[in-house]
Amino acid sequence: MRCNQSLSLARYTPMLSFVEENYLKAIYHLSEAGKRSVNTNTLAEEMKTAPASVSDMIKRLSEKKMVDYQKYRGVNVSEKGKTQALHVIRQHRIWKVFLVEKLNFQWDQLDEVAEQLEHIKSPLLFQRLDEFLGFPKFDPHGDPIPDENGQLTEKRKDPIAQLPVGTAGIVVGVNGSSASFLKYLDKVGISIGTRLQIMDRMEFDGSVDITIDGKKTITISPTVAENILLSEA
Amino acid sequence: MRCNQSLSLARYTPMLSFVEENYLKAIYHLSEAGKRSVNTNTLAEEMKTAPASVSDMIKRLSEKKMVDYQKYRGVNVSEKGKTQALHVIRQHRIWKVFLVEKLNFQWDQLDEVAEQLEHIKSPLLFQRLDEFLGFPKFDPHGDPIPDENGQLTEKRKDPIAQLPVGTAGIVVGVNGSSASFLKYLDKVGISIGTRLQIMDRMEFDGSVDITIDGKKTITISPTVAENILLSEA
DNA sequence: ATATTTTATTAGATGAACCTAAATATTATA
DNA sequence: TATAATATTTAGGTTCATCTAATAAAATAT
Repeated sequence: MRCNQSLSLARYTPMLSFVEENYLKAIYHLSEAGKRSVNTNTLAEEMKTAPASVSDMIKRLSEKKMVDYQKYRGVNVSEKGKTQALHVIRQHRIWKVFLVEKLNFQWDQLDEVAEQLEHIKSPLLFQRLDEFLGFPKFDPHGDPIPDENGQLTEKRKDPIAQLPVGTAGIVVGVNGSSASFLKYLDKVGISIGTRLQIMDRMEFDGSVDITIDGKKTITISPTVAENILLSEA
Repeated sequence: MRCNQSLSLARYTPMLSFVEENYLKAIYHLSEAGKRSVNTNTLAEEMKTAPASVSDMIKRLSEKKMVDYQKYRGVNVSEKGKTQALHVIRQHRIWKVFLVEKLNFQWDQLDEVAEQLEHIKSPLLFQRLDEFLGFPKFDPHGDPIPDENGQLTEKRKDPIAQLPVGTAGIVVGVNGSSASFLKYLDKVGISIGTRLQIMDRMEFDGSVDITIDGKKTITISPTVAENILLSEA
């Protein structure tokens, strides 16, 4: 059994290795969902590998029509590659929901495990898991989960700091994930899904009064306001 | 990133690749938990690979002190290797419980997925998953789940056909897993964990009367009696 | 416009896990 | 006990994903 095949079952159309999947995912992310092309060194840094290795891999992905690539011109995902990338991203985010909602993982423990789980090959598993979790639309970081066809129902998500007074919305994520910040959120009763309304903004320092779930109102610092992401309810 | 490392995190003592883990597991199983040594061709068949490849791999596992090996004399797991094998087996069986109990997998859909999931490296994940599942002691096939230290709390499990009249016990597994057999069990209300008592055995053909959960009594054929495994309550 | 720096690519090697074919041990059979 | 049959190992080669060192292209500065 070749390494390539060790966890996969040659069922998916193109049958990529873990590593190829990870490259595609990285290219997709670094290009901001395919908007611009990614240069070799950036990708090398992201993949924690040498630029030469990246050149190698890009050449192979290009032969498999997974990326659009011209020498010295950077690389981007092709349509095929984008589908693959979104497939992996979907699985990554579904697992994250599972880890947080069912196994009580902290946000900072998620990626290490989800990055392994995302490569499991089993359509059935993901159907069932999705169902088990109630077909979630967002992961615990507030990122949208692509559907089986790779369609993203992207919703705007903005930091509280950038929304006008009066706005109400659902917490769909945070920027960064320092332990102390998460602990703070926990203490004041804010988590993914919490409904907030922006009541007032202090002109002089940008701190904000918010009402949590229509119950209590607290004041948050401008930094906190910058790091909590709301989406329309 | 080397293939070896693609899904692993160099945290476990020896840090084996997927493939090495699979070899150890196969050796452990084929040797019947280390009782006798395994010959190359048997292992090659189990691993669906060429005998030469097996020789290669055994040599490497032997260098890592994971197996006891003498040329031409077959191979067996060492103490270290046994621990590793049991670790993987534990994870395999925990996942199976999850797949059946939480995601409603059929018994015949289990192994394909569990064989991928068993190689995930994350002690935290398995602690939490174990807890989430209520610290199960047996997997859906009735096989015991080793604890974190690789200790097996092996309980006898015997086919109904081989137990005396009067015996009561818990269904801990079945032999084989044909769809129609499983459907039959489902229909009569037998599943893992069901409590059965053997009420009578017909001398002339070996069919057996059993009481299910102390409620209803049915007659099962000798074949069925041969394939349902009971463990003392 | 040319020189220099940065970025990217090719060349050549390596290790893991496999392969086929050939050689050698062991075991079974005549 | 010699020979045949079987099992196992070695030899030599492949692919994937990586590496370092050397070269080529592009971007920037002089």
